[in-house]
Amino acid sequence: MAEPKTNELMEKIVSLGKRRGFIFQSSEIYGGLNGFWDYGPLGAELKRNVKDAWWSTMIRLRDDVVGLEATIIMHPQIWKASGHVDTFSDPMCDCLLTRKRFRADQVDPQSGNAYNFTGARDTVSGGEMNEPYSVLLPAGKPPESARKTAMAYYALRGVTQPELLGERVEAVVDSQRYNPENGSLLTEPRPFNLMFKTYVGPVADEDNVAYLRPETAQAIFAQFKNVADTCRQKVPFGIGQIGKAFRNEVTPRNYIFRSREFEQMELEFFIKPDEAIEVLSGTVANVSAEAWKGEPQADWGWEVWHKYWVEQRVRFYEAIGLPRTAFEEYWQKPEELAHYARACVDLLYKFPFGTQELEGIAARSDFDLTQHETHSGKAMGVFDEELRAAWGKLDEARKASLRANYVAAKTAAGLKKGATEAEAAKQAEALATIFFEKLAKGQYLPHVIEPSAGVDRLILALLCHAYSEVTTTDEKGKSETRVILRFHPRIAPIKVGIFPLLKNKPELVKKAMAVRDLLRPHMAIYYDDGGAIGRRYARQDEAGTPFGLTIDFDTLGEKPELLDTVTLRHRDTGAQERVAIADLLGRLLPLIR
RNA sequence: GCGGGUGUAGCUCAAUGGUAGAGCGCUAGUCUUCCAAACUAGUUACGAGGGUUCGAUUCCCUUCACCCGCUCCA
Repeated sequence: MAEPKTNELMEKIVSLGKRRGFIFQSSEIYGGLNGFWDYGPLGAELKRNVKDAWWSTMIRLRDDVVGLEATIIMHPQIWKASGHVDTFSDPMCDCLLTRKRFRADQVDPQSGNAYNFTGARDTVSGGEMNEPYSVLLPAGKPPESARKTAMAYYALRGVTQPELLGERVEAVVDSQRYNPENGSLLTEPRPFNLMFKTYVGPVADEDNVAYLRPETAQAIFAQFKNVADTCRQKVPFGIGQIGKAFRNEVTPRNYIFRSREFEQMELEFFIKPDEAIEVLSGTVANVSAEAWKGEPQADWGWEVWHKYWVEQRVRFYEAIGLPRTAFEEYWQKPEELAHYARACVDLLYKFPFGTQELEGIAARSDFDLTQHETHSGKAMGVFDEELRAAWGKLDEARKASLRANYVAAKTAAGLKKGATEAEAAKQAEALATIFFEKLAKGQYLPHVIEPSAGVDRLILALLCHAYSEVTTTDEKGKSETRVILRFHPRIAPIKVGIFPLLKNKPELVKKAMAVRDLLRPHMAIYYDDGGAIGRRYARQDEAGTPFGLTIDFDTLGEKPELLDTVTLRHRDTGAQERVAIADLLGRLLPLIR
């Protein structure tokens, strides 16, 4: 439930965002454009700092990750291979029972008796659920099976022992509203053309349709071989990218949280398949050993790597001022996982409007590289000399057991997708043959761990987290509320405000400008000589500037022992200290980097 | 996409069928020796389009944007 208070907070943040030039509505003078936002001067600095922090942490400070900057428009085949074209382009309905998705116009028309229910009562708790539901029963089938389906539907939504309410039977002819496989009602058809479409070249016809990328990840997969061949990295290694992505969301909402043009910071970290780890290391490290808290090891399989990256990402957020406690980790349940994922953790931030995803860290297996290998016809695998040698030394029993495990896993996956046991087993055997033939030669498709963060969401989280109000009451009993944005110095848009104590004393102004010129090449500064000093402090507090420097008469030598020192004021405490101008860079730089 | 609400200055709000005020902010000046001081001057608005009307910011319609709830978010 959105309490008025949280809504109020969001309104204050939106208002501050505009007032101080963090975030503006796109095209505001023309009435704005739903789902598009611009960053003003302070927002642009903040965003740049956040991206720089990510780029530095994830790429520059690591030996095992390299960068990429790919185009926004790519070959349309990429989106075929990734599955985006199919799932993103037509009106779709979902089965309310199995969540299976259908193209609305391709559902086989069904006729029979529709059993409509108005809801269900929980015979255990006594609670009632008033969601209508309907099941279509082909002529001649016993009504009991419709009720069974309906009970399953309500059970799925938390009614443990449902008693159906308001049953009403109605004849239906040629309806496309029901799942032909189980009779369950489908959701309303919804447009799924979530990709922005455009045309490459001057002629707008269907032969040159292209899409603005709905995620940055696919570019990394598509360029995987080029990067791997040129960057002198060996698996495990990662490719990181920051860039714009576009989704024609049905409902952009919550300020910049879900917008149609947004920016992602994504890492695709490529690792060896667990089978290769077993061949090379004899065993795959156990997650419960908590090794993932330390430095990467050669015997890490995908589960440890996955945990490792979750931990790394949390540490990143801590380093820019979002404490661990501000997050919830949500481990997606197996049935919630997207088709490509083996596991996925959402890092949720407690926004005023609800606890929502800031970053997803998915274990994508070798799904994407396999897809691109299939669709492009280009080999995406890598070759590992050590792996080939290690395989050669393996005894036959070990090889057989590796294969048996692989077949068992693939069979289980096949069954999950709805294949029959025989089909699944046959497919698994075929896959195993290909996989192990390659493995024996030291070849494999890397698997992937994908930490994928939304920049704009993060900006919003940082704004929410930094926002605070301080109310002071003066001697006259007049109270006043001031806003302070408590940004971590590393990401604060302006690092230091520089103020001559008085504006009408040329010596002070001159000295202040000298300090400004000293610091300016090294950090974002703001020089301000307008109004009283307190006002200038307050203005910088509201902008989130962590430090203020005041040049006063002591700086000029009024007290000789204080010559060439300035007041350093700390935003969060208001505390002041005296620092020599010569020491400023040495003091400030470590705090902002 | 559906339902409800809102839209007046940079921000927060007011008034009005006869074109609008305040507070804060912002700019300039005077002044000011460390936390939004004071004074003076200045600055800026009826989301857009159409209709009714002698006249619309006000009433009506459409549209756009934002907020809330549902929905959606592979």
